[in-house]
Amino acid sequence: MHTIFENLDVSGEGPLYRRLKAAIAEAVANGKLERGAALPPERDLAEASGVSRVTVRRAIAELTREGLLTRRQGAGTFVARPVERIEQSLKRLSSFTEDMQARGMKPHSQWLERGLMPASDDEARRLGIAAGTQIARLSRIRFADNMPMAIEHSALPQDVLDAPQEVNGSLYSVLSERGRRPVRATERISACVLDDHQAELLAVSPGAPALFILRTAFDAEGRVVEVTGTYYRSDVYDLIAELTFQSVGSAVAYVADQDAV
Amino acid sequence: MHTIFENLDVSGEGPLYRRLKAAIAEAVANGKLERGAALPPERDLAEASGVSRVTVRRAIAELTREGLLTRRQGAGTFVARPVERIEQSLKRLSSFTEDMQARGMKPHSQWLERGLMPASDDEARRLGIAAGTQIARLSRIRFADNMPMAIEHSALPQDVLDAPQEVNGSLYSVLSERGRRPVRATERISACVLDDHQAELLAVSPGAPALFILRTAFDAEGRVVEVTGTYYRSDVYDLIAELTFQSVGSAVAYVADQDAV
DNA sequence: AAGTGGTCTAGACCACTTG
DNA sequence: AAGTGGTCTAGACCACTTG
Repeated sequence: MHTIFENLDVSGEGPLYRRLKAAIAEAVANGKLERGAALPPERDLAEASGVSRVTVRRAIAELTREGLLTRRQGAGTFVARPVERIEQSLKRLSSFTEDMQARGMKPHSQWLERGLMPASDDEARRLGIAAGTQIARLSRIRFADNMPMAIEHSALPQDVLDAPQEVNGSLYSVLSERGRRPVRATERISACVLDDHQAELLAVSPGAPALFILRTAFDAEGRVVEVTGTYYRSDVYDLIAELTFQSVGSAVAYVADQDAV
Repeated sequence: MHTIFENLDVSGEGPLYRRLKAAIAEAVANGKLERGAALPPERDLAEASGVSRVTVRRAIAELTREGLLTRRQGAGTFVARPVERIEQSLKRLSSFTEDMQARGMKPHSQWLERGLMPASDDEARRLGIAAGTQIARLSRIRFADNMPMAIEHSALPQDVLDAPQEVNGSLYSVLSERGRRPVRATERISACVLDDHQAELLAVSPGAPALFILRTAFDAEGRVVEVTGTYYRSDVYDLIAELTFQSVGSAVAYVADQDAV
């Protein structure tokens, strides 16, 4: 076993599993445990620190969720390597296919659902149509260079897309051909943890965090042409926003800022 | 015990705790368990479903992280109530104080750190100065109507803010007075899970998801005047972005879109 | 005082990889 | 075959609330 973990010191205040978490995190921060290095087996860690294996597992499970460690059944537990993150600008309304190609990565999709079907209550409300109306629904896992990146659920009115089976790669290229490509969109961004099913689809540990983006896209006339909810793996995906102090030509906003900031 | 949970059916494939999770999630989705309703005690659930209490706790712990349930030690486990979420636009560079006041909420801060101190390597790199140079560091918990909303860590060059102790409410109002308010910023947005310490500061369960925003703010001359990392509780905070298909007057970008989308 | 969630143990067996 | 993580149990005791 690695010398750091002989007679591992877990003295201190508070629950044992937290002290163990702190001790392991400390070893990584200190560089005593290098990136990619294997931790001792859980049973050895338990013996060395004098705690039960259940408690060791709890400490490791939480550090794994926090992104510090990775576990592979049968293989071991390792210090996570920092990955090169993908940056997605929040300025331009672009497609996943386009974005990945622009980065020199090869995109592909694994379809979960693709067809015409009745809108759920949520979908109907967001699309501004009656519940039960026929819509095009597209659900897929998005890959870049064979790595699962995101789970995407799209809904479009049937008059915007009446042949969803024709969508293979980029949805927006199909909409462009039909002259129904959206010109603007609003996105609501939140953080969540993936449930068991989602985690499996994205090949990450259950309980891993993700960015959830709910996009509502409009055509030039202001009609909703697409509503898409996407779960992005947060271990590889960052969003980039640019903000300015005042809107151009907005004297009113400027005065308000001066008072309230 | 609630009738749904008498002889709880956890038959099926896969691990017991996942079947139990699915059964509880199903009861909530069906409306058999209403928002705010109490679940039976863990010991009763274990008996009713014929599994051990450890397994019941695992199922409940994961549903709690996913936001479906809330637990209060000594009191019980309850179906989470949907909360009114705060929407934060990603367009305008505004201050927390201003944003909360605009919503009719009362902001205040609890200081974790506030003073002049040597820059860490990370801070120095982000501010574009030499490591160890004296900077102003401001760390605090941000509250709105006495609810903890975010943990904020700011770093500013000393020439921008040489008296950090003077900052009480809005940092930007102090910078405005000194003529050093930033005019634009870039933000990098990611999702993470809160560690034990952060979760305690924000009064949420350990392992809860959060939005992490790293802001770099610039003055009119393009100098970095502020670098701030903020953890926002994701159960109350949403970000709102607006995207457009093409940049105004950018014919080149338009042609590129046509090809690649 | 009684009830409920939180922490912890020792041990068993299963699933997966070859450290 | 041996090693490692994954699931599960029965039971004990602690911390906190009053369901």
